[in-house]
This record gives sequence, C-alpha cells and structure tokens, in this order.
Amino acid sequence: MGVTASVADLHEEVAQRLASRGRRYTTARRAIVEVLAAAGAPLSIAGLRRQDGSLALSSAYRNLSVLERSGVVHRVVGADDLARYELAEELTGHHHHLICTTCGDVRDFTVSPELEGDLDRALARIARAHGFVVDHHRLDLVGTCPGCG
Amino acid sequence: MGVTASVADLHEEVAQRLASRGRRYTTARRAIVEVLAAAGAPLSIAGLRRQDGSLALSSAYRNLSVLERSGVVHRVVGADDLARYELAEELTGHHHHLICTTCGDVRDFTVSPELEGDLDRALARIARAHGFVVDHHRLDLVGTCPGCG
DNA sequence: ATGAGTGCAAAGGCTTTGCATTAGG
DNA sequence: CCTAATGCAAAGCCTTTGCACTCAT
Repeated sequence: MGVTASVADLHEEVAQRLASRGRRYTTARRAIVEVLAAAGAPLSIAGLRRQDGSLALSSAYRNLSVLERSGVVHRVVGADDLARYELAEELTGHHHHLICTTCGDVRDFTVSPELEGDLDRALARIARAHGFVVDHHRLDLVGTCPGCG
Repeated sequence: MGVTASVADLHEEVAQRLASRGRRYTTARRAIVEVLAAAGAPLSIAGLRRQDGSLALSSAYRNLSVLERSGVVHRVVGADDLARYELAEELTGHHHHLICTTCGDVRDFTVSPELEGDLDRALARIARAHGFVVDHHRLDLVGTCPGCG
C-alpha cells in the first residue's frame, strides 16, 4: 500500500492487488495500467482504446471493471456521460479534477494539505451527523479548459 | 434572482427564466418543478416519473433539458450512471451531496460558510494557475447511506 | 393563429452479456 | 490441467430524435 515510485513498483502493487482477489495480471491488464499511468489523467474507454488498439471493446469494459473491484483503478464521472478511469489514488496520491464542460476532458490538481485536512474534518463531522459511512470525497472544478475557452 | 422563499416565488422565478429564453411554463414543467422542490434531493428521470405518472418519457428528457438550459434545474452525476436533476442552486441555495454507492441515492448537505470561503479562494487560485474558467465547484461525499449500511 | 410543447414509437450510443476459444499459474 | 480471460456479436438500457397532434400565448 502507498504511493508507488517506479513503474516496476506499480506493476508489483497491481499484481498483488489482483492476486489477492484471485485475478490474473494479464498482458492486456498490464497494458491498461501502463496507458493510464502514462496519461496522468482519467481516460475514457474510447481514449484508452485509442492508445492501445489491440484492446477489444468488451475486454476493456471487463478489465476496467475487474481492476476497479481490485482497487487498482477508479471510475470518474465527468461532465459528459462517458465513463473515465484513472489509477486509484492509493497508487498515485490524492488529487482532484478540473472538468471541462465543453470537451469533457479531465485534468488533475491538488490542494494544500491544510485545506485538505480542514475538508476532511468537516466532512467527517457531516457524515457522522447523517449516519453516512464515507468511502471518499470528491472535489471537482467544473468549467472551461484553456483549449475550449 | 436569489433564493426563493415560497412556492409562489419559485414559480414566478422559473417562469421568468423560461420566458427570457422564449420558453413556455407549461403544466408539465410546473409539475416537474413542484416534484423537484418537494423532493429536496436530486431525482432521476425514472424517480421523477414515479412521482408524476402523467409525464411522458420523451417529455421528461426534453423538459429537463430545457429547464437546465434555462438555469432552472441542474444535472447531477451520482455513483450510478443515472442522470439526476435538482433545482438550480440559485433557487435553493448552494449545497453538496452525499452519494450512496449502493442504492445510488443522493442527499443534500451544506458546509460552514468559512470552509466554503476557504474552498472558493483556494479553487479560484488553482483555476487561474491552470487557465481554467470555473463555472462551479462540486464537493461530494461518496459512501454508504444509513439505509444501505 | 402559430410556433412551442407533447406523446408515441423508432433510432442511437455506450455498456453488458453469451458463448466458444485462448492463455495464465 | 483448470479456470480466468479474451473476442466477437448479440442483447440491454438509458437517452435522443422524427413526426403528427395539441396547447400556450
């Protein structure tokens, strides 16, 4: 567990997470993880297949689903209704998203640890008050990216 | 403009927003607005039609689309892929969402003005640094609701 | 009157599933 | 070997669109 430093570490970590669920780290899954790591931003299935032409449509959906259930990738909902995926935060570090309503693209950003801490405390309190068990929080900026402005 | 106090005010405001776009405030649209106001949480199209059986499927989609473009309702993306709608924040006040990953339901919550202010300042700075024009921010809690826990 | 709105059914587009084949451990 | 994974095509499901009819202004 923890943010991985090298690509080798990343594969190691992913292999472990899959293994613990009785899943195999196949060539296709390796390729997906590598593309996502290189992208540095959430990718739609179409985008993913653009980077890896050999990935069958159904395999893309099924593998991302398995990878998500194994805690390797995380599904992101943007402005459009395209499912987008990124490596799980435990592998890349906690961050947030700039979502462009025009082109649908998503970029990462982080906020200061102080603000993040304030946020966490406030949200924990609110969740408790609502009897809600928090998995994670989501802080996004929705607007127009430089390319579409 | 501004948060409306009574249902009458709400209809008044909605009528105005529609009129300014050359749209009519029909019976069906009134019904939608009333159901959303009563719900107090984002409703999916299916949920909306459950409350208002006389609303045709295509009319639901088309009306919500018109109401969204007129700034009356706001489209929310939850954990599942169902489109959910709520009255625009200018009509109800700024708030955030508790999203249940199990049943997909969404509930509202607010945070303190102080934290909201800190957030706004930090996000404005970040947006500027990225050349991003912000429309709004999104702060959600994703987890399990009391009913599903 | 006259163009926006409505309803039904058909078409679309992303996602999921069935089934036979291939490959990972 | 034995089961998970893969690929293709078919099926699903939410959403959008075409078209004729109705209603709001």
